[in-house]
Amino acid sequence: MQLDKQMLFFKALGDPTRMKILHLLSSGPLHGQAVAERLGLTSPTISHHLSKLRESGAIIARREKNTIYFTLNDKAIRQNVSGLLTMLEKKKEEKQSMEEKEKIIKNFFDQEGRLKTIPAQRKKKLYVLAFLASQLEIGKKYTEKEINLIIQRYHEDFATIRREFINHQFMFRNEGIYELNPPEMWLGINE
Amino acid sequence: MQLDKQMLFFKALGDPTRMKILHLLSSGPLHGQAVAERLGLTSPTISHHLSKLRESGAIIARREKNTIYFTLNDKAIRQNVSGLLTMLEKKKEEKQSMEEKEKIIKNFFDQEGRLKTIPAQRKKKLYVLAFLASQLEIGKKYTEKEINLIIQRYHEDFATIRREFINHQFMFRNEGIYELNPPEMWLGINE
DNA sequence: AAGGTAATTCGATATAAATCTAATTAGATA
DNA sequence: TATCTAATTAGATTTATATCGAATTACCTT
Repeated sequence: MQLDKQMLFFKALGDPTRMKILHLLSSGPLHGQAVAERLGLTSPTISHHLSKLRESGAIIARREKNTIYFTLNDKAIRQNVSGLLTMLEKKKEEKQSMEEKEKIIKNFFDQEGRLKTIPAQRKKKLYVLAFLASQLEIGKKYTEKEINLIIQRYHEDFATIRREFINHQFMFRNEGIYELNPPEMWLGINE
Repeated sequence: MQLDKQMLFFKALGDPTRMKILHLLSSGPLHGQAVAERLGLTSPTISHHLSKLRESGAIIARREKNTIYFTLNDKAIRQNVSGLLTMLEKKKEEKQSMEEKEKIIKNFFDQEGRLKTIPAQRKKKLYVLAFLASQLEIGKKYTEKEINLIIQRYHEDFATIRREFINHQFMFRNEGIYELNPPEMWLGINE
């Protein structure tokens, strides 16, 4: 279950040392040693924490010469917290819209199962995106090329659709790797 | 220290069992036994987790007969996450964009203070939305009709603007009731 | 007051995590 | 190549925490 991913993000923040690190990084990028000095801890310890933060997506590493600078990953942080809020939103109605949804899907795909056009209307677009996203595997990591190939099975304009996946939180991207968000995070599902 | 409180909140969320509990509670209040059954854990274990969640502020307990019902504490959750975003915000630029922002606002509103058109460009649109959102009252709960009426003072297409408020996290909606998000959550402010 | 049900506390155990020192690896440069 | 520096890994220790069964408490109902 990919609820795990969210959990790991919050677990990463749930430690005093790591919280201090994030706070330090909010003033700008720092490398491991600098963090270690400022917090009065050894560099293996900091290395340990930084790698947890990196795994969780909260920070990004960038190599320069042989020093590695760490930066807050604002986008991922915002994505995680807003994902939490979405997830906790009460999910009622849900069924009322099922038939409507199926009808829309049916209208926008042709007999070969290809997407005729990308819907302009927000709600319709979200339904179509949800359908396409559900063709991907939960928990699997995709390169951009792999994503493009899969999308191309349904529509030529893979770049737009790939971007929409990110915009509407069907997927997230980290260091060039794409992964499906849990359906609770998909926008448009409970609106 | 305030940072500690935040940390404890995230630590509370950083556990798979507790995350599942929150997820369960998102469909409505439950008592301890019910949670225990659904998760296949004993009631002492659940009691332990519930008390951590309660200490962190994520949930609220309400006694009824001799059963205690637990409910998500939406307000506190939102407060914590937006507090995180605030804390992590870089305190730079901030002023540099002020004039630009004012110029955009000025261009899109006419002499009567009505919005001429909804900007198509993302950044401009976000500035305009931020201005409109700032006409609403913090903490006040609005029905959809009330929101529509207020927006109509500025532009005829209230439906689009109301939707944009949600899309860009200026507001959130819960059971048909709209409320302003804290400005730290508004998208486009630091982009 | 007696009995019942839900919640909590206690004590024990096992797993996970933070931190250190020492050793190793990875890159850059002289 | 030799060497410097930064980062990571390994191994060990200590502390924290998730979980259970058993005992206890809290409150309700009869």
